[in-house]
Amino acid sequence: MGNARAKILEEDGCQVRVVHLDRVEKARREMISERELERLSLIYKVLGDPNRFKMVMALRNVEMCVCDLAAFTGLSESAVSHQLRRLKDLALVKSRRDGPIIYYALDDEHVSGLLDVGLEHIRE
Amino acid sequence: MGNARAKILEEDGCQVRVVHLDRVEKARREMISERELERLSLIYKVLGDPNRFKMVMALRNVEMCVCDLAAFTGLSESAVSHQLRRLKDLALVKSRRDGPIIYYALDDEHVSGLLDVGLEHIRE
DNA sequence: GTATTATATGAACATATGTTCATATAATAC
DNA sequence: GTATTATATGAACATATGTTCATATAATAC
Repeated sequence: MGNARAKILEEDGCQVRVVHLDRVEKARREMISERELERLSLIYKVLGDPNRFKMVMALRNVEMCVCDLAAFTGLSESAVSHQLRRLKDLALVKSRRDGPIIYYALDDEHVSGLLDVGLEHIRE
Repeated sequence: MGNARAKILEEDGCQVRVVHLDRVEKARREMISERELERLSLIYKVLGDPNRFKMVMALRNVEMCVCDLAAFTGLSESAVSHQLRRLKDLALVKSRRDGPIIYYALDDEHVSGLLDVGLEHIRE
């Protein structure tokens, strides 16, 4: 690995020093699209808040209304409602109205699958 | 589903209104431990930053040094170094020194597996 | 020893983010 | 129509977070 000499890469008109130009180019070629990158990191970010994550984990097993989730998490109903909106915007969660009550559930089994793999990861 | 009457739950000395006490209790019984919850949501949070996520995705295919990652992401080397530390703290990434250069890679195949499942999720 | 290169790190600062509070909407019961 | 219940939402505010800048560390070459 003695090939670590500095190289110069012209980019956007400014000079960027790169130790391994070949590696950077390989990473560039094999990178996912910008759209995918933003969408997936946004999903991770949304699951990255402990309270939202707890809500989603609860919904793996039971359909729940805002009120239930507030009791379960210890958050106010307003806070839960705000967070549910973020989860719904990313299609992690779906809702259904039954009279005055709105029930939330995971959007599909795909979402619970994603959570399961995360659990497997930390459980080794 | 006409069983949506409000119930009262004594908890921590204060009264909490719960619409479906049974559901909240079921969620409580089936919830993962507090330790697991915090660790997993922290992993999601760390992957939830677009720049960190991009770095990790790059390391799926190539071992790279700080300098390479800086060129790849367009971040400063300092910013990359700060973010690598967070990734390393969570055991998503490991490093190896070769003279003055420190090479970073994913910590194990488990991590790339976790990323792959995320990709599958958004690709349907 | 000094000079250079690669990386790490603490403090400061600007921006992002979550919760609260007040208020709005939407459905039901009367 | 009014009263009540469940949920949603905008603005404000406090806290968290990422990047920059200056500086420190650690290895190599001489």
